[in-house]
Amino acid sequence: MAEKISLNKRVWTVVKEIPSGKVSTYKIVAEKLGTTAYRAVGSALNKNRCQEVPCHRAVNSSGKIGGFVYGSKNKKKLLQKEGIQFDGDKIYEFSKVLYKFK
DNA sequence: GCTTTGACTCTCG
DNA sequence: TCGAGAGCCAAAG
Repeated sequence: MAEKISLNKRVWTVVKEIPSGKVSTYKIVAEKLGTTAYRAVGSALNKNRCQEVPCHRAVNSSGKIGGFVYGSKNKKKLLQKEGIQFDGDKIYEFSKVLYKFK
């Protein structure tokens, strides 16, 4: 069926599929959407202000937070409460908490 | 309708 | 191994 919704809305759907204690990267999300616009994914979330989307579970491929509306520090603590471990400014065991949307 | 910006990624040095 | 620069796609102005 034809999805008339914008790409950003597709991002929410994918990001919202991420369970607690797991994270995903913009690249994977973009690939799941069938596009290579990695930047568009992040930008879409930012422009939508993460209304109902756990945008804090979306990080870059480096395992870093990048920048969020809540603040990188605040989110780091938030993710830690979710069960995500951090190594400095990066996610610890990133591959293990990486959700591939199977 | 065209131009600029952007929460990124990849390759080269 | 770490750092800097160029590139690609989409949305907003």
